[in-house]
Amino acid sequence: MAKARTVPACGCPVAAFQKLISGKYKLRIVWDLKDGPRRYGEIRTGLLRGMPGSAEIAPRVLSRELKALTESGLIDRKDFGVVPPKVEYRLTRKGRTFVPVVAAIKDWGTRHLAEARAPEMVAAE
Amino acid sequence: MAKARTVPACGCPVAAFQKLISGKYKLRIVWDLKDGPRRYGEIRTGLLRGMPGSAEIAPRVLSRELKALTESGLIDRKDFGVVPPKVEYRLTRKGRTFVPVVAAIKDWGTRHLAEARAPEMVAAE
DNA sequence: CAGCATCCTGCGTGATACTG
DNA sequence: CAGTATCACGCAGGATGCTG
Repeated sequence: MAKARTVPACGCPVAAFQKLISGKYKLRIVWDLKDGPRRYGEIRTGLLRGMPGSAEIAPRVLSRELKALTESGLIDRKDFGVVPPKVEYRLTRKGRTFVPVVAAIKDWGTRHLAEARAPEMVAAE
Repeated sequence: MAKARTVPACGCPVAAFQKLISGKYKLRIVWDLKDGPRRYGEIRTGLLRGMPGSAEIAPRVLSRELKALTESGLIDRKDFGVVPPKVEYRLTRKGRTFVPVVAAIKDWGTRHLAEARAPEMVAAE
């Protein structure tokens, strides 16, 4: 079984949460998916938005996070089994309950540590 | 300059949040401090509670997380400058605004991924 | 298009010992 | 008591190339 690195396997919900979203993109993936299903490439492109210049996402990394989220039961993977390949990811019911939490996080972040962002953007998004 | 490992330095509030709480104990420290100031040793002991058996917290680790939280402006360090040493940590105003977010996280965790916890405990805490 | 296989590296974390 | 110093390790994450 997967031994948690960042967080102990105690009963603490906070620790469990941290384990669940450990990783660079998990929270943002969930957030991207809140508006509906998205394909692998769309998620990838979406995550690129807002990243510094020449940054690229290693497919291995994104793939792993998606798989982890799937195994956590937050998202669902639908493989259309066609060529060229088409795969859609979308939030499960559990995943949807998670959205408000992410919203709270996002909201707090926007209010308290968005020094790098222009005020107008804060209001907009 | 400290290049973020776990999270990119983009304007995304979610990413900023992740960077802020990256680390094993940060969220739990904030949560522990919500009820008032605590000393170094008290935090340490409190975090031990709920951890698997023989686990110990390396002082270096705890020290680093506390320093990081201090530099993030979430907590405040008060050194009494006495012997034997006495240091108290407590939430700043900003840190206090963060508590509801942690509460939301904790609440969600309790509801959706607390399979390891007894139902009574869920209701209690 | 949506990944998997492989190699590599940096940082978070742990353990132990020491100090003001 | 509240840390710092030092050493060591494992895993997340990046880069590149290949495949069904």
